[in-house]
Amino acid sequence: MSVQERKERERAVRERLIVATARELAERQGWEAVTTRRLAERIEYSQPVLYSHFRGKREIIGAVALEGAAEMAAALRAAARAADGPRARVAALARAYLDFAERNPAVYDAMFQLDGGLAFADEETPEPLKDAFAALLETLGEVAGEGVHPALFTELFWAGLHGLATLTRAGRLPPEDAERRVELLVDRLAVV
Amino acid sequence: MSVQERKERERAVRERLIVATARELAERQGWEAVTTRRLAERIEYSQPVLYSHFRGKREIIGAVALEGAAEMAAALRAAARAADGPRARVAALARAYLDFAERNPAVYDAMFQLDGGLAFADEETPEPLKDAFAALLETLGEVAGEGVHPALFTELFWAGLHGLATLTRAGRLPPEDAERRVELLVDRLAVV
DNA sequence: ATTCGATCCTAGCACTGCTAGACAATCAAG
DNA sequence: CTTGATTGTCTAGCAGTGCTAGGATCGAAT
Repeated sequence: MSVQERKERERAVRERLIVATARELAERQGWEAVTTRRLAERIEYSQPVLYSHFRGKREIIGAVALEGAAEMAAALRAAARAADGPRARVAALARAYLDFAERNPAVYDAMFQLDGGLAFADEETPEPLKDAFAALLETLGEVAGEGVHPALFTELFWAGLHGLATLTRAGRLPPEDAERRVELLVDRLAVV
Repeated sequence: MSVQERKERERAVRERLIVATARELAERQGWEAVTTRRLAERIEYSQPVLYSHFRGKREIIGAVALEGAAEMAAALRAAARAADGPRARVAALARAYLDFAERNPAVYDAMFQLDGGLAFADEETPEPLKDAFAALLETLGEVAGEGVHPALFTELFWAGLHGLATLTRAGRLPPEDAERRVELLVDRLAVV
């Protein structure tokens, strides 16, 4: 049995290597540079090996997205924990979200911009994605206001953050006012 | 001179045909189906003809984006005009925006999601894009609230709309609550 | 040592955006 | 009217993409 176990372990290691390499390459040179050939070369295996781990490029993107979702959830919870009071928590959460998007643009794209073949707002939504939403909900539910469904409020707040993140990074919004926009978002949306 | 004029006219007609065909194809089968070969076949010319009008596929996307921006600006103004009072105008504007995004997903993608090689938030931003933002500003400026820069407020509101539009269409938000989210967005952000 | 099955790679398919060079139609000059 | 040059357009092809069939190779079990 030990032989088979070792093989499975090695396969798992290689799979993580693929995901990590794809992420690094995407973060350095953008997703358009992540081709199956380049990726195969980096991990020092041939192309078909990739397809023994993933159905295709989409699934690799999806794997990066899941990894990112877990990290984002952790970052959001850490930021919320470090702040005192509802209003400060929400502001910290918002900044942490936008910070994550700015520091990990490729991962953020994998999560929300590209097609990673993942289900959303659905029963089949993978756990890390549901958990990332839950991390938002934990803090934002406190400030939804009277008679407003916490989940609905969270969705709206999230949409605001997502819009700010994508439009800013795409050069659609002047970056210098980013902080003022966050302040306004929190002030208006959150009921404290 | 007349001969040259006729030729220029014909060229202009063909250019509009290219853009219209690209848009239609994208709207019907998605942008990934818009290949230079297919596009060339549809307009009944060879591929290189496309490159005598546009530098490449990006520029074709950009042309569709500009066309869409002009239409969106008109739709936003029409919606705002038809409503009475600041609050109703803002709500109508928001619905018109989301409606445009939903009815013209490919065009919306060309404008904000894909790389059409267009400048933004910049001096070189093409007129139709600046005008679409202006259309938002006209209505939203009224409800920015005391001491809040109208342009900054418009950017935030726009980000909210953009987030709702993209997350909903990507299946990240349950579509059935769309209207309630718009209501909440308007109620919270707009100061009436 | 030999079989046999899992593992991996070479080679190739059909497609992409884009372009060089050949060709034909059109025009101005003699 | 015939040239010659200039447009305009097309055929053919390049380098790259995601993905896969089929054969070679290696290691484990007999």
